[in-house]
Amino acid sequence: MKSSRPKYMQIIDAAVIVIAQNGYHQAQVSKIAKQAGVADGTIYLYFKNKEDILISLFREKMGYFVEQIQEGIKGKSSAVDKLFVLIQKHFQILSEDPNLAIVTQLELRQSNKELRHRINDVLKGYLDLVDRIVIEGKETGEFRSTLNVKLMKNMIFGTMDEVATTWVINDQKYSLTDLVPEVHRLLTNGCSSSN
Amino acid sequence: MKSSRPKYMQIIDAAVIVIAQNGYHQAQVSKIAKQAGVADGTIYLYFKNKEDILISLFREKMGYFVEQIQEGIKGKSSAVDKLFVLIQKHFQILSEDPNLAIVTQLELRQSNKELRHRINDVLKGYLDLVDRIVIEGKETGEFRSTLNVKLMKNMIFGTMDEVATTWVINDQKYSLTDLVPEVHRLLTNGCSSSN
Amino acid sequence: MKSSRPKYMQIIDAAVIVIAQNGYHQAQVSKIAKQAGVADGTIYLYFKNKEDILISLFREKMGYFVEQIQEGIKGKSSAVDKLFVLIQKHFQILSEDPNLAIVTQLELRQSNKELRHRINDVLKGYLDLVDRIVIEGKETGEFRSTLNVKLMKNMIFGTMDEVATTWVINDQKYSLTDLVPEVHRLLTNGCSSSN
Amino acid sequence: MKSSRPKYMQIIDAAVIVIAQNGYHQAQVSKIAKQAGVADGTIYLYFKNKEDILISLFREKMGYFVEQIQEGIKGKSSAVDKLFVLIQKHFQILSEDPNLAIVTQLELRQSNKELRHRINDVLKGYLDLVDRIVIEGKETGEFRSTLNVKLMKNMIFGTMDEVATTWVINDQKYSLTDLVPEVHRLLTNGCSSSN
DNA sequence: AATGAATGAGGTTTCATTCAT
DNA sequence: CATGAATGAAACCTCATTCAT
Repeated sequence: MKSSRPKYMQIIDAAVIVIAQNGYHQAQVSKIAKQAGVADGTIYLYFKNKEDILISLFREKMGYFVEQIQEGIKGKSSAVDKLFVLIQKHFQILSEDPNLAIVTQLELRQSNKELRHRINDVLKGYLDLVDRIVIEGKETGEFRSTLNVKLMKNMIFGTMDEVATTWVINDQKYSLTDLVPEVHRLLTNGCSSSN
Repeated sequence: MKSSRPKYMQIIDAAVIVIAQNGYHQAQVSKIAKQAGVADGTIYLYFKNKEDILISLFREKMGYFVEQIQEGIKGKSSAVDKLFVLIQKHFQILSEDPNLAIVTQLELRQSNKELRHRINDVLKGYLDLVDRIVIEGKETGEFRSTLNVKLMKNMIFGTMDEVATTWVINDQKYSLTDLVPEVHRLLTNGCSSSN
Repeated sequence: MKSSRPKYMQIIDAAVIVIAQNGYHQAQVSKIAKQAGVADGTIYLYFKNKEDILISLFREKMGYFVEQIQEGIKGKSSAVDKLFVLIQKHFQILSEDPNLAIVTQLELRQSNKELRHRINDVLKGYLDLVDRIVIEGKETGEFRSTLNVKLMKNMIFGTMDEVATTWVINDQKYSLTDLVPEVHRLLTNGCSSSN
Repeated sequence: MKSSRPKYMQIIDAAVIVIAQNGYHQAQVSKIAKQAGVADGTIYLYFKNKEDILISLFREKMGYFVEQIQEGIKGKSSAVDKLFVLIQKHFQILSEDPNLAIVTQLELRQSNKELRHRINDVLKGYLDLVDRIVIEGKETGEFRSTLNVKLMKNMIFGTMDEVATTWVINDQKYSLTDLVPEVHRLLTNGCSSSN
């Protein structure tokens, strides 16, 4: 679908709001259409089916994630600094759109296996960014040479995701971005006191 | 708890198999009943409704998690060793029951908010275990004194969960337990080469 | 079924209570069994099926109606007086057992056509009593000779039934028997002022 | 009220036919939809749920009752004449639609207490009509001044209802409207020969 | 391009009845 | 006689998608 058409983003934004407010299973196509100010049938002029709305939503928003992070790490020379920016941007974007945070951290997880596989494909682009930072860190010697890149990627993403989800579950009532330094420290040095 | 009656566990075990093989949304009560070798109505002699099957399933299995880990860390004197056992047992239990791994890592995540809240209550018991290990580590000086316990808990659980989910998505085709030492090292020392 | 067995009436009485308290559609066999202090299966030693309980209930109680009224009109020589006794006994019996009143006036009406036909058969015995009084009235000249017996029977039964039902719907909060004289007067003389 | 849309009445008319032919408990939504020539789901565009169909059915038809009777008594100056018209119209409407007669006299009585309460609310409008006639009769001196209005209302409605139900049970095989004069005479003068 | 009325498949749960003990 | 665990059929309603206008 061509994102040039104004109603395309209009519908995606409506989907974010409807899902955040009603939950994944109560986000019927008719509700999204109403929120977007279009007829039910119009949805199908821009999206193949309901699943396509969700995947497109995820792709558009995740694209913004990758874009922002790539922009941010451009000026950083060390992998350690780049990791910091990654965490910072990740938490910042979620903080800036409370509805999006609810949708990505909670609601979209309830989608079926099929849809989640498609979402994972979109996530690939993001995880590749993480991958590259980790590999760079090994090459520059900042990270230890025996590091398992895949596991490190799991730890980085798993930790950020769990921290963000906990924050959303607690109604986003504290500052997520304030946690960036400590999360960064934990990822680089772990919990041990000998670091 | 009616776990003393044999059909109770029989139905829960059937649910694990059916959900793992058909997916959460295709796990109809009639399929579970057939797999358990009982009539549809018999399900309702042991469970209030379908949701009750899933919560009970989670509670029974998660109870086994907590039990096994508590047993395992009993003999360990340091928090670092206890953390090792935690990861080991967690991965070991998932490895021992491929179907259960699929159900807990993928399928049960698609349940609605209501059910997920109930599941989170059950998870509390597990997360409290993690909490205690982290706090103990701070007290013994193994972990640094400035450690944010909640974030550390997020990192431990988020990492294990992400590693396990990745393993399930990849069809469990490598050894999850082989990853225990590296995951443990990452959690304690992070990725930095200076540790 | 032999009413000599004590559990027979025990189950019928339980049915009256359960239906009155829970309504016809919430009066499951298991509830009746529990109220009667017997096992579900025991019900089927005394009754062919659930419908049989209800028909038996109606027959037993309606038999008491007929019995009481026959007893009462025995000493009366005029049809007018017999009609008075009929109304009086009818209202009196309903007043004496509030639960039975609820069951016969409201709950048993919800039974299906089949059951209601069977109940009507039982009612025949009662309506024959009414019939005989009306015919007698015509013969003695108390009632006008052009009277349509069937319609008069309809009026007598329809009026008493409607008055009783209204009283039950209003939670039996006024005296039904106090209305006997006026109902009797209405049935004999109508509403007209010229009588 | 969506009665302006043609499918609304189409579905109600289908419900009357299906209930009359199959009985209340065998009148599934799918049968009504088929009879109305629409899809099952279409029903729910016009009615909230199945109960709503039945209440609407009753309201629409009962509205016609009240309308017809009000129209008929408009030209009558005496309460006695108005009562005659009431009976006449009541019996006439039932005679004109044999299916509706079955539904209102037999089938709808089996509905649960909740639904019957809702139906009684609709009946109020009809009974108020009766009320007004009786009161007027007392005021004009046609009816005796000591008349209990509520009981008289019970007698009028109870009698008409019982006569109509008896006629339906006997498969409507005689003329109901032929009975109007005698029913009217019974209600005004009772059975006594001295009137 | 846009509409929105119509479609129709699909599943949880209840409860009268049975029968092995 | 008595038990009560087990059975299994049956139906209301939702909602993604279509297509005539």
